[in-house]
Parts: sequence; structure tokens; C-alpha cells
Amino acid sequence: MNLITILGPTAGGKTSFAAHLAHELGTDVISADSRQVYRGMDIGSGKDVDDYVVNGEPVKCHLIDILDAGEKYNVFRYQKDFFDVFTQIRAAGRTPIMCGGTGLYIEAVIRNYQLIDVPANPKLRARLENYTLEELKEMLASMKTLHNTTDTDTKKRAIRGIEIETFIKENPKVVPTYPKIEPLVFGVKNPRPIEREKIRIRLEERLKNGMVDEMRTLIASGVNPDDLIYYGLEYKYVTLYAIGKMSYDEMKEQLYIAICQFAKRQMTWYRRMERMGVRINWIDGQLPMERKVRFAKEIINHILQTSSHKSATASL
RNA sequence: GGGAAGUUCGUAUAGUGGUCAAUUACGGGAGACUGUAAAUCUCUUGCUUCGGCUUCGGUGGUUCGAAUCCAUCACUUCCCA
Repeated sequence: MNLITILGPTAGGKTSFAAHLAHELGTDVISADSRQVYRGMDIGSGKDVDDYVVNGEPVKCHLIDILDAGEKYNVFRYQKDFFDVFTQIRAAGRTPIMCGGTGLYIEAVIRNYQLIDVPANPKLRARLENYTLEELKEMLASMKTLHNTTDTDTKKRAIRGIEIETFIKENPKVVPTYPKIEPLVFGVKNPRPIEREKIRIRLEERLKNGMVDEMRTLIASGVNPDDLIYYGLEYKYVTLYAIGKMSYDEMKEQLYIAICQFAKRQMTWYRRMERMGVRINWIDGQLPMERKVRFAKEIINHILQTSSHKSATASL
């Protein structure tokens, strides 16, 4: 084991659990959240700064606030950033805790995706835009050199697939060699009705804490509202309200529904990960913090004992 | 007190005698996804031992046949008092 991972649907209590466990183990947290990477996107993305102070002591959390809102980011970049931090922490003899809800990012790390840096190719994109989805699908199928399984639900996805294949053909395939990850995965979840209740309460809190102002500040600072809308959930609905395209009540109700749907989709992803062989140790989000931490420590200690004879380097 | 309209599968709607287990939207559920992933996309949604079974406010009628027609009861909304 060289990485502890904490995943789970939104509003389940991952963050504070990760912070407590990190505090207990004397290690750092590495965020796996595609929205918390952006500076200024705090309330809406759930950057609960208070969660990272345990018993008055701060817990270090990486890969938060590393970009300006509106900048492009993706799995490839995440994986690279993750391993930069991961390597440092390992070099210091510690086992980091990756915590977040972005299934794709977590999976890229845990299952060692072999991604290459493929820049956008505007000319190719413009040219491919003239083809139908069917034609693009055929084109991609005839090119398949990668082992991945890019879906072709939309032209956008199919075009990106072709773009990647084209790049690989034109360039020598240089796959970054990331260290092998041997993860111990915990999942925090709640029964659906409780999950929904938590989402409702958290939404009310965020609105009370100035989420609308956060959106206005972002817009005022020059972030394109369309970019914010693309960020989804809080950023989408609150921005729509802020620019006058939705009433306050509509925004609140539709956002609540969208977050519930998102939580459901997250679970779909985690179930899929399990089906593909990732063992997830599920923890009931309703348990008191001490119980959660104790449960995690028991499993960690068990693993350290059983693997100590072959790996003495795994220290917590 | 009088008059008008309405009551459909979680919600909102469509359906005005057979082609209706019943339209559409939302919500719910399941799923896809290795490149913007909080995104994007798909399927499903009365019950079923898959032969059927029970549904369209309640009851009773008309009819070979009713969500659809009639009577009546209940409730809701609106208008005049």
C-alpha cells in the first residue's frame, strides 16, 4: 500500500474524514476534485477550509487553488500534478491520502492510466466538425491504436478521440512512467434519504454563506459566465440566477435536484470501479468521526502487519 | 346562497366509447464514460410466476366494450352574491 484513497458521493463527509485521518496519521491530503483546483471557487466547490484544521492543527491539502477560474484542466494534467505531489510525500516517507469525488481523476491515478499529453488541434477539429457523428465513429474505429475505450456519444467526444489518435500517429508514443499505485480505498456514503437531506442542508448553508456573492465576484473579476455555467451544479445554477436568467427559487430547487442527480452518478462510477476490481471499504457516513477513524486505522494496521515482511518501506 | 369548471400512473399534463397500462415534461431508478468529467450521453419508470392482473376521485348505471357517456356523492378552483 502506498496510497490511501477516500471517495464517495458529494455531501457525504469525505473531506473532514480525510482531514481527521491525515491528522491521525501525520500525513497530507491530496484533493481529487476537478473544481477545487480553481482559485476563487470556494463555497460552490465545497472547499471547507475549516475541515482542514483538526484539534487546532492544520492539515495540508494539495491540488487546491492551483489555477485561475476559467483555465483549462483535465485528467491528464491532474494525473501529472498528482504524481508530482505524491512523489514528494512518498520521498518524505509518508503515505498520502487522496480524497475527492471526481471518479475519473481517482481512477486515472489508482488504475495507472497511461495518458499522453495531446494538445488541442484546432485545424483538425474545425475540419472534423463537418462530418456526421456516424462518420466520425467509423473514422475513429478505423484508427484505433490505443487500448482505451473512448465513448462516442457526441461529436465532441468522437472528435477528441480522433485528435488523440492522430497525435499518437504523428508523434512517438511517449508514455509517462508513473509509480505503481497500490491503493487502500475507503468510501463514505449515506442512505439515499439521508444523503438528500445532507445535500439540502448544505445547499442552504452555502447560500447563507455568500455563494451568490462568490459568483458575482468571479464574474466581476472577468470570468466568462459561460465558463462558470460549464462548471455545472452550483456554478451553473447560481450563475444563471446571478445573470438574471433564473429566479432565486427556481435556482435553489433545480440546483438541489442537480446535486442529487450528481451524487447518484458518482455512485454509478464507484460501482463500476468495484466491478473492475477496485476494492472499496465502505464506511457509513453517519458514524461518529472517532469510529470512522478507528475503522480505517484497523484496516491500515492489518495491511501493514500482513505486508511488513515484504515491504518495510510502507510507513505511516 | 347561486353559477361555471375540474378531479388521470410521485408531480404537472395529454387522452372525449374499442388501436389505452394510458401522451408529454419533470422527478425517480439503472447504466456508459481514458482527455472540459460537478461535464457529456443512454436506457428504464403500475404489478407480474410474463400467461396475465389491477388502474384514470367514490359509488351505481348505459354498453358487446368506458379514463372517455349518464346519475349521484365527495373534494378542488373560479365567478356572481
